[in-house]
Amino acid sequence: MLDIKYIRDHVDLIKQAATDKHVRCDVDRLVVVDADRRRVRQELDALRTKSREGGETIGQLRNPKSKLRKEAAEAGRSDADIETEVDGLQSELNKIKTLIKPLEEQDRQVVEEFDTLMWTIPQPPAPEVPVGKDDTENVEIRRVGTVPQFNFELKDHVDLGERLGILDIERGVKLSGSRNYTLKGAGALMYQAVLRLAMDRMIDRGFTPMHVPVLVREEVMYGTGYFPTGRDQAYLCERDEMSLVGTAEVPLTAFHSGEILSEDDLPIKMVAVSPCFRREAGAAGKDTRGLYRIHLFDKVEQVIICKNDEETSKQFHEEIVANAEGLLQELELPYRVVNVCTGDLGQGQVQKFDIETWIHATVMAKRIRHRGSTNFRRDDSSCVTKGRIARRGIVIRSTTR
RNA sequence: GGAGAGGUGGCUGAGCGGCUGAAAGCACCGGUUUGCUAAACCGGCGUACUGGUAUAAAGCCGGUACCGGGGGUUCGAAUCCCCCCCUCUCCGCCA
Repeated sequence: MLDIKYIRDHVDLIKQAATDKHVRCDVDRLVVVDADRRRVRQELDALRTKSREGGETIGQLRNPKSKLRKEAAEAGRSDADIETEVDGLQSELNKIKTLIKPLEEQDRQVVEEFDTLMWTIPQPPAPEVPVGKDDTENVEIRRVGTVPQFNFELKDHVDLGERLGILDIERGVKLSGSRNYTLKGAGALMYQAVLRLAMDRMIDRGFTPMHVPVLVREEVMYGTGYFPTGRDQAYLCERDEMSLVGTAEVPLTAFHSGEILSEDDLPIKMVAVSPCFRREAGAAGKDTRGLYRIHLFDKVEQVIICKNDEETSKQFHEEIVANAEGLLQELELPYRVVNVCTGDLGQGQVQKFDIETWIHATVMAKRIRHRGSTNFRRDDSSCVTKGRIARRGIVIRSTTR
């Protein structure tokens, strides 16, 4: 969520961002509601001031030791006279109270609409982000590695995995429905190995390894911007008012929420491997063969909390991309990095680089346009900068020295 | 699931119907003093929203809300009442 002050001052920029990102939001309405909200608040404040001041006067008149009471007595006023004044004041304040009630209700309504609108406002993309309608218009930045050539027809990971007895999709589906699978033997081990390798490399680069909850409270989902928009994509455990996260980014970024950090402690670099749960709602029919768009996978997530400064965060963003690339290079997997265009950028995202990995020759043309993944590593490797300008969901403050 | 304890500012911790946005201490910031550091002393020190004013910024003056959350009583609530949430301890149950 952006700061309303920023939105007020940059209406056109926000509108442009909405257009570019294909986000539907009514900025004009927001501006109106914002004005309403302030107007109502002002009226309310004025009444509350009166009410408070009157109340204080009553308190003092009632108190025989107060200055006001003594002054009244010195002015020759009788106790009964003062009592009458107090009674008058009380009924007057009661009247004010009846005015305050409906205004408070109005305030609630306005604020509710205001908040609803605020959640839809997109974060403007960074200037380097290409404008485009969807993932087909992402811009390739670089290609690394050579795609191997074979003089025979390649089998895909499903054929290979099942033939080797390390992948069993059918039984996964039996247990949990479509988009589920099982790994066994070397498959299960390789899965662990790749995750561990990624963890080790990030730890080498100064990240603190973390283990975090993947079932989190509602407010955490809101705080990280996944709710309300992403609600459809999350598995909800409604009885307990908790949700399964779709990425460790959620608990990691919320880790310091509400805290005041010393700037001396920044940057904070964290890495975690965690299960990721995704309903893939609305994806029916897409990517149905193979381990794509599955409901559960593990992912290694890098999160850096740094100074709230564009230049700094950009620099760390690049570092994260480089780290992810390093891993692919080590695994000798050819890949390309794309600058994700506005239309493919999330509502709260400022800039994102996807790293798309070569899977195998026969599907490359198609796959490379999607988020890449290897057979066993279901990591979409997108690197995102979030929260540049006054991100209000999670408030992490820092002190400056 | 049962029983109890508790949730107040960055922290510790008072307050238990008006003079409390909140004592005191610690921490922090500015200053004085001082071989250096420390100590001592003086001053400052919450957040959000909002009005005014000013600006390159900062700021300054004012208002409102906030003592876990929501509702109620009252002219007036951190303080009284109700509901909820959270944390902790003990017991029970248990993949």
